[in-house]
Amino acid sequence: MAQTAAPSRRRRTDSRRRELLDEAAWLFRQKGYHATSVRDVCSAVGMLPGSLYSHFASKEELLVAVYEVGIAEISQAVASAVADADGPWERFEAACTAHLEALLKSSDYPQVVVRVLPDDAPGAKDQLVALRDSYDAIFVPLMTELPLADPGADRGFLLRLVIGALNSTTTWFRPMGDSPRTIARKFVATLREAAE
Amino acid sequence: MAQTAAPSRRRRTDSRRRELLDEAAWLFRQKGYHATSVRDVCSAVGMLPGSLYSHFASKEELLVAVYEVGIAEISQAVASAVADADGPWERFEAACTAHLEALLKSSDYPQVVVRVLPDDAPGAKDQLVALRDSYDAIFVPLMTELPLADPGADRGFLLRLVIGALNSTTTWFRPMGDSPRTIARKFVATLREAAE
DNA sequence: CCTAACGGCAAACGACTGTTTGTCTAAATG
DNA sequence: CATTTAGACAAACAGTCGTTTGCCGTTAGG
Repeated sequence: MAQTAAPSRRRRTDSRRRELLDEAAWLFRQKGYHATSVRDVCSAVGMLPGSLYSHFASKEELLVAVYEVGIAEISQAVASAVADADGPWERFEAACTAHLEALLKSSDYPQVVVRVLPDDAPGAKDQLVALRDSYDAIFVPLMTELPLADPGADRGFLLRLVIGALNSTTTWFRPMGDSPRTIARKFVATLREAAE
Repeated sequence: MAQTAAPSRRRRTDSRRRELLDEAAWLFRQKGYHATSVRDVCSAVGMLPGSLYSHFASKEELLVAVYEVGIAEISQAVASAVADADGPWERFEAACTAHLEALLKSSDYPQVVVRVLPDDAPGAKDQLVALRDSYDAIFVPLMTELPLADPGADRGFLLRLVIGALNSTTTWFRPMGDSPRTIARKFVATLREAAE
C-alpha cells in the first residue's frame, strides 16, 4: 500500500530527467566525458545549466546514472539471449551477439560504458568499476562451461581478451558493413575451431 | 657543410623539449588528454605555462608529438622483431610479443596512442588517424600470409579484432601477473589451434 | 482551499582553461 | 667583442568550467 496512484507530477519530472540522461549518453558517447560540459547537455534539452542540479547532484553522478542504464541494458540483453540458447558454445555465441547488438545498435548508453573510463571521474570511480565488474560476472559462467581443447586454459585471461576484442568493434564498426550478428558469428567460429 | 659541430645550445633546448614530451606522455597516459592541463605538464618540469609555447605551437601539437614518438617506438619494436622470425606464425607471434612489450613495459608513449582517441583533439584528428593507420599497416602483411583453416577468411576483420584484444590488455595488465611475452604466447596459441 | 514542495530560471560564483604578450637573460654567431 | 637569437619568466588575456544561490510559478497532498 505504498504509492497506489502513480503521481503525474513524478511522471513529468521523470521524463525531464530521462531527457537529460539521453542527451548526456549521446554526448558522452560522442565526445567523451571531459569534452562534454554540463552546458552542452542542458542546452540540448532547452534548460539552463543550473537546472540540472535539480535532478543530479553533480556531473559525476550524472555519469553514474548513464553508466547504470548502460549496464542494465546490455546485461538484460545478454542474460535473456543466454536463457534462450542450448549448449555451451551456443550460449557463448548468443551472449556475444547480444553484447554486440546492444553496443552497436539502438542505444547510446552501453557505448558510454566502453568509452568513458572510471578514472575520468575520480569521485565515482568505485561505483563505475563495480558496475563494470557486475557485467563481466555474467560472462564468467559462460566461459567456464566452455569445452576448450586445453581444459586447463586460463578462462579469466580469455574472458578479458574476448571482451576487449568485442568492445574494440565500437572503434571501426560501420552500419553498412557486417551486422553485429555476423561479426559475432565470425568471431565465435574462429575461437570454436581452436577448441574442438 | 651544414651544422658541422653539434651546437650545445640545440642540445640543451632539445633536452628541455624532451622533458616536456616525457611528462606529457606520462600525464596523457595516466589521466587522459582533456584531464591534463598545460599547467600540469609545465609545472611538472618546473616551467611556467606560457613557456611551453616556445616548443609547441599548441596543446594539440604537443599531443601529436607524443603520438609520433609512441608510433615510432612501437613500430620499430614490431618491425625488428618480425625481421628476426621465420615462418608466418612465428612472425605473427613475434609481432604480438613486441606490441605488448612496447605497450606494457618501459615507455608511456605507446599507451597514449591507445588511450587518447583522435576525436579528443579535433584540430589534429587527421594527423592522429594517419599515424594510427601507419602502424596498422605493419600488421597487414603478417595477417595475409597467415595459413588459416579458412583461406577465404576476412583478414582485415581479424586484424581489427586482434589489435583490439591486444590493446585491451592495458586495462587489466598487472606487472605481477603474466608477462607480456607470456600473454602473447597464450593468445597466439589459441588462435593458431583454430587455424590448423 | 491552503500550503508545502519542487522544477526551472536568472545570475553569479571562484577556479581553471589554453593562449598571448612584452621583457629579460644567457648563449651562439660573425 | 659586438650582435643576434631564442628559451624562459611574469603577467594577463578572454573564455569556459562545474556549481551555488535566491526567486518564481506550478502542482500535488491534506
